[in-house]
Amino acid sequence: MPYLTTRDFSSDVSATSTTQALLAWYDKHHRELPWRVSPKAAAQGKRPEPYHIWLSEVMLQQTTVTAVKSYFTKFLDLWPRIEDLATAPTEDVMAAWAGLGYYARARNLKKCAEAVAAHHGGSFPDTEEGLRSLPGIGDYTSAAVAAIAFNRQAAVMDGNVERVISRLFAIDAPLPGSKPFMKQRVVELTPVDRPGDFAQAMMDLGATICTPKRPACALCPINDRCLALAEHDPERLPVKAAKKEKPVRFGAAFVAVSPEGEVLLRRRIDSGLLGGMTEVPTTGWTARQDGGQTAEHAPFTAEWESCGAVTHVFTHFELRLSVFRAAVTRDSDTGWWEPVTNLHAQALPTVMKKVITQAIPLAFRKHAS
DNA sequence: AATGCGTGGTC
DNA sequence: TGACCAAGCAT
Repeated sequence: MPYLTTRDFSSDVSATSTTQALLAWYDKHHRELPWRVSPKAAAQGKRPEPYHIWLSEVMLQQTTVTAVKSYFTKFLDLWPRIEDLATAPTEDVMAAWAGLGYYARARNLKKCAEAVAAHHGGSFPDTEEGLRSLPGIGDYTSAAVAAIAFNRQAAVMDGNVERVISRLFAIDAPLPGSKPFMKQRVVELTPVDRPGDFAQAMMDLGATICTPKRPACALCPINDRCLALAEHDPERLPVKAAKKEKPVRFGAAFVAVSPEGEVLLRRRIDSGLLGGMTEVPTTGWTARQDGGQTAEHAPFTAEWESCGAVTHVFTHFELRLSVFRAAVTRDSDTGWWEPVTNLHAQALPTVMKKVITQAIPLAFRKHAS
């Protein structure tokens, strides 16, 4: 591995022994990911596609690698270049994103693609500041894209890095207040030489070794300098503020089926919860089960038949929906009628797929007829 | 600064 | 099995 031995750290004040230990570990133990260029190929001059790095980073915001992989592949199949994404119908992008969650990301993804195509000639800005000004790109993503795609010396801090740093330096102060202090530690560790590999090394370490529960400290390349390990309890860090209790909200959802085998759908407004996504008609979602969750409150009169309930847990509340179904002639103007066989191609969030499955058990069967 | 914003995997 | 939590952003 000559690319390791020919590198000259002596002139790099940022390349502490901790940094070098992490990079050496990354060279051996890095994860293979669809959007990633291996450190060996990177050392030979191969650069990752900024479009791929950006797309993967947005998908990975608060989302696991496992969940992202198939979506990343699907998006590249549908829209191989950022210009393709910029000119794609927004509904198509929302439909492709359905199931991944945090749907503002999909709306901003589309806006960002349009901005890059319109104002940057189809090329991403190659600095942290330039990237930071784009929709859906914040502190983390701007630093990650700058470092990984453009080899800029940007200090990347995500949940993984917070965990690694808080343990390495035994930082007892709770998040998010301790974030600026931790960020400064990352700045000091980030090398001029391989900032992108260093960021990915920190995140891989956090994902595979320095895990939230039962960290594999025996395998850690920097266990000899970890202050939390020296104190014999790395798992207690980082300290986070206590979470608030999740309230319960109640509502009713109405699955209307036409004689032609279509379901009545409508589009949610662009802002707020599930913004811009597709749904079946529902009542409002209220804190109390107060009689407003019955068929009397359906958007129109029909022979509504109860088909049980669906519970879905969102980030900040738990939703319990009573589900109703009725055979209805196509006379409603509250939305559009979609063939059951085409529901899989709609921008239906998971909670709505649950509702429709409750009312029509085989709705999402492969090759439904 | 605190809150709103999804989902599925893990133990 | 329910609580935790995963490569955060916008406001």
